[in-house]
Amino acid sequence: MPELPEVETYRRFINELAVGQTIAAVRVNDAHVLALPEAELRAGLVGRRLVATHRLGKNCFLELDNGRILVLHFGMTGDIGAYRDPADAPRFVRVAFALEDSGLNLAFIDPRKFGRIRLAESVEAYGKAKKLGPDALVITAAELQAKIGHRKTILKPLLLNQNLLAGLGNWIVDDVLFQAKIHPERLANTLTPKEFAALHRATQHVLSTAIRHEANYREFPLNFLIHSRGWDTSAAPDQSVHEYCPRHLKTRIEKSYVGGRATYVCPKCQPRPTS
DNA sequence: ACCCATGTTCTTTG
DNA sequence: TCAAAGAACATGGG
Repeated sequence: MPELPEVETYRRFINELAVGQTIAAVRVNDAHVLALPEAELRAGLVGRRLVATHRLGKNCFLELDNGRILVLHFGMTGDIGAYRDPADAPRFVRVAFALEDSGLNLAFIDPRKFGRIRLAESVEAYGKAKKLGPDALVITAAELQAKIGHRKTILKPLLLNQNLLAGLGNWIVDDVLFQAKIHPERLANTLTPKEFAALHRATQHVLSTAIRHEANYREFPLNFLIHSRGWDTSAAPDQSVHEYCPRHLKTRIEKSYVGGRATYVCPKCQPRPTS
């Protein structure tokens, strides 16, 4: 779940639930997700008040009243939750932050434990340390073209590289390329200015649509490629997987691996490069 | 039992 | 130095 729209949705949730509150305690169920010693995290958080939230790419930032930052990265399966009674805690809560005023616990949930929790001196310092590019919702078309337009490598892995622009993940890139009608294996330096404009427009469209639906992909428009990924296993069989292109109803969506990642393409909308 | 997976990072190979 | 490929991480779900 945790690509840019999911993280933005978590951020808004945390903003409502936790900003203004003081952290009374930190519960660590599994220290594996900590990128710093547990004692250090606790010392940095307990008694501090949360004053704001921020986001850069897939990273969520909780600003403390001393200016330091609690950084949450959700890996592949991270999620945010809240509970009052420990008996009602959801599965896979790895770390929970007890909030003094409301008595609620803010939960960092992560079955697969690829997520990480850390402290940083500032959002800027963290972004610099991780060499993160500009946020995918903030980058301009010109910046995007300047960053990748000269590269002679396959497009999709470039768009997934957080050092170039931050926030795009595997399914979003596929949907962006589908909406922009560009094949993921095109070399970046072969894109026309028109295609860069389309790429940028599609990025904004996919991200803002996903955020508007709070990243609930089942609510995404039917012309989104995400419905072809077969995630929706709980739906009725006739609507669980959209096998065909929403624009070419007789053309089957094709699955392959690009840069080692599962990749979905409409062969008609996104013609494979010849060379 | 086996295969797949929304991310990141490191190693190996070319 | 760069880019591509592969592996590793750790685990649940189909």
